[in-house]
Amino acid sequence: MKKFPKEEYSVPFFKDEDYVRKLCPKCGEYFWTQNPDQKTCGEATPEGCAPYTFINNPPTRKSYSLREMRETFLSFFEKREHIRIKPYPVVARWRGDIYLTHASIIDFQPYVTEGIAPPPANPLVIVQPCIRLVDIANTGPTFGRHLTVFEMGGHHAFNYPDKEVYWKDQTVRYHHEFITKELGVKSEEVVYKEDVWVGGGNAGPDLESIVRGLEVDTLVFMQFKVVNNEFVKLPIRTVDTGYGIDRYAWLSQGVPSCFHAVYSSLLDKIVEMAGIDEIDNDLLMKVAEVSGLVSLDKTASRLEARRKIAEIVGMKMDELDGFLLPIENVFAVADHTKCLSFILSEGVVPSNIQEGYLARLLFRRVYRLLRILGITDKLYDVMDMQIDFWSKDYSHLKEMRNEIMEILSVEEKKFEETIKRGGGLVKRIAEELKTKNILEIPVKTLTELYDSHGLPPEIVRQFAEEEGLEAEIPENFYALIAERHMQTTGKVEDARPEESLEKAVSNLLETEQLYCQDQYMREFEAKVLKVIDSEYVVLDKTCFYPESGGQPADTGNLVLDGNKVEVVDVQKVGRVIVHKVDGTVPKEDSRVKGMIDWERRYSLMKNHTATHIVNGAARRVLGQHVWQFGTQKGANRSRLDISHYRRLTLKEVHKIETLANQAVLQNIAVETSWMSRNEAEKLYGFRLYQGGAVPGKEIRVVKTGDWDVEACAGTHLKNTGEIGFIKIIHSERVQDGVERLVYSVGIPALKAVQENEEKLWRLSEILSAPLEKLDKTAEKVVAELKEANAEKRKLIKEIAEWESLVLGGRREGEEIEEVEGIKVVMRDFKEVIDVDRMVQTANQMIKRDEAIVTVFYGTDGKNARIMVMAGKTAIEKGANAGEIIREASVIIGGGGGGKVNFAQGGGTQIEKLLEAVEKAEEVLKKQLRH
RNA sequence: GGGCCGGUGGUUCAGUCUGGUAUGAAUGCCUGACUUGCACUCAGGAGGUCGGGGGUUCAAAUCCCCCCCGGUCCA
Repeated sequence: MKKFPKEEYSVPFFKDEDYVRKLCPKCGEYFWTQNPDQKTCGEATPEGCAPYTFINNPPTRKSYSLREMRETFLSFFEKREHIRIKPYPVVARWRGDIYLTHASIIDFQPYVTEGIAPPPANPLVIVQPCIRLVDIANTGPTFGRHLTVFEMGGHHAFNYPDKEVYWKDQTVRYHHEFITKELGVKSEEVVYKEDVWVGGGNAGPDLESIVRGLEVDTLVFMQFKVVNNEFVKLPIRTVDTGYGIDRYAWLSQGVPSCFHAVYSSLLDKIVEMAGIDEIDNDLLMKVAEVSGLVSLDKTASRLEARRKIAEIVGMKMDELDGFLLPIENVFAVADHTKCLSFILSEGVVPSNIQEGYLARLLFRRVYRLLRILGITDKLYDVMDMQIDFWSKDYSHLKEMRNEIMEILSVEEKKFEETIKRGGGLVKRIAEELKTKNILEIPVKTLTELYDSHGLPPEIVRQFAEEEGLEAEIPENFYALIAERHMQTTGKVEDARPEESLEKAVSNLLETEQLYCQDQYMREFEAKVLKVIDSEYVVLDKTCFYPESGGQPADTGNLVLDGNKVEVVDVQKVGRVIVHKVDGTVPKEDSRVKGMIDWERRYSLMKNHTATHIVNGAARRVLGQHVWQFGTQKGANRSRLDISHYRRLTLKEVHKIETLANQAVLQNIAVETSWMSRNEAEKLYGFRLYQGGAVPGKEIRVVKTGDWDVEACAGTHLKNTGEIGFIKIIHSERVQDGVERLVYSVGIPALKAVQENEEKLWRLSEILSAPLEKLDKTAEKVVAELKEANAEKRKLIKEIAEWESLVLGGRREGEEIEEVEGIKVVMRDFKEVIDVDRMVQTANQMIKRDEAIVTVFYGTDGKNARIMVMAGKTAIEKGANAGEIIREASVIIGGGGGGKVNFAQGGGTQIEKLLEAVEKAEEVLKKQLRH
């Protein structure tokens, strides 16, 4: 990564306060300090620049709980003209590029940082719960330097070209004042380390502040946009600070780990549940002091770091491991269950895609940890405690308690199921390996079991050990998994035609959207601004709706001097609407009349409003975790994908349908309005973003009474009553955790009902049963069919047995000859070339007398078939069915094969069948006489 | 969005690579015998559209294509 020059960091504050800039000999980074004798940067890095010196020795005036620290931070900046902003959700629904809020600045990207929308306040201060799953492997072993869920304090200032709020110097001064005056840390103990920050598509220089070994915050001066790996200056310079509120609490308490500081009594309870006896606190603190050495993604692997630490504290590695592992696991449980409660409380349904996968990943990790600790039964207790604990600050958690518990139990069952399946799988694999005398599960099998079957290696090892096999889990196991996924080559995306369009319309003004002003407008007049490739027409205004938000584009006509051109597609390219036409294109600057296919559009409007209603109904029936996952509207039928943790029952579907139709009957007014992003979010919350992230400064809000509110650009009805009738046609599972509802609206809905009825009537006709007895009759018919099937097989067997009895009788087409004491039975089955019949018959004969060879043949007029079966005695005499068939079937122009005792073959040259049979006889006799 | 694994008696699976009898295995079920203290034992029996459709072939559970369903990992 490129570095910024010294000037970017040397703020006047450093000069005023006699700071010196130095280069750390261990990690190679520059840092600023007031202490001229300071050698290293003083951060507890994996490179070992310094240990933590705040453990049992906090540098602050007093000890703060997390809540106290949060409040201290917020009010400090509030007193200095910052407006306090409420935290955003941890699931970043307003963004299309990421799933989770992992920093406070995420709340203001990209609209505020790119100048599209104003910030809710400027400057502002916020404490934002953040989730970072990339640090999941480090959470625990680093004693809380890494957490999957933490609170980030940020004081942010957005500097516009014409309005400067504050920039680097003031930021550092605020920070320094907070840490020294407010918290009481000695000024010379605060080190500022230079770094380059890149994230969320933005970049800038940053200063990290270090106190007694711990990096407590990062002050980022965001001023670039990253385009093709190049830094491009942004018009807006953003002060993006990230104060680790959890780390600050840890620093102030001087306890062994950040988990002690954040969870206090909750952590004790988990320790107690896990039955961990008295923890040697002195040892724990000794280890904590050097825990900065641990970092799983950097050069030092877990084992290496462990060895170093064991050496420092003067212990054997196994001993240290035995001491630390359960504690680390408890740390991770405390962290992950909090994280899980936050994610689930915002309605994320665990699944195998997108943010749902992250929830599942987290759940399974927690569950595995609990398994190792032997307390899976305590899952609900721990989660309950977390919900109670954090509801004091984040009240939405307790409102979702029941749904969270329900989702947990579904997930638990699923995981138990996976493990159970895995147990059987490992057992079978183990048995196979044992027959090959392999007593260790190969690494390849381990990775395969994890990747394809979701079986974590330590669980495989456990199962394998039960089978008396060993399993060595390589240190880089998860890297191997990553490798497996690297091997696949990604498809190259096709060049989109819009790209050339984008260029062509780039200098045009925004098209006036008439369909937004009056959603019922059918005709309009407009000026032709541009014609591209004599196929695309751009007008100054239009009421043709471009495809977006799952609503297809309008179709219709453009008329000029009585000449009609058909509009086949409409797309929005940036801010310009482009009509794709089929026919003679109007000239530029001419005036045209536009007419949309109103019947189609009106159906689409009905379907679109109905989608909002069904979504609201589903949420009411299934719970607050229901979010729109995707949607496609059509004139005849539409579909809505929603997140839900189990398969919908017909009852639930009917409930949703009934509720939706009630909303239709209530004739609810549908209001659309444009409002600023901040105002809309404040009024309606983030539920607005059902259809995903919505761009722009102003957003369009579609409000269906109290039923549903969404940010949506689509065309809607004035009243729900216009829908008439909604019929959910069927539901299917698109993905784990995603259910699809397919429905029709109005007359097509009626048609759907009628179609079903037609099918029922037809069925009733076929079965000649009255409608109300259809189910019973169908059951009976299927049962009878099964019975008949069984009967047929029984009969084939019986016939075979009977036919074998009359061996040597006067059956037509049968010849029996005795060769060398072996009976050769030749039989023409005529048109019955059913293998089953021949096989059964032959089986029966040979069962009775092993000194038999059967040569059965027949033809149905298209194919000829020969089958040979030999009894044991015959085989001993030299009979070989496979050989006979191979020679004979060539004659009839086909092929065949089999084993010594049984073979079959055939061909299409049926006229040569007898010749082939003679050949078979000849070969057989030769074999027997040899 | 992408990758991987799977769908065969009621259940759990073998067989698929290398096409050729589902004489399939275990368990559960039914009948009988033997037992009557804890997966009883023994004998016999019933139970299959091999997920669906198309193709290749004399022949497909097996090979090829499409679809459906389940599981799982990753972004």
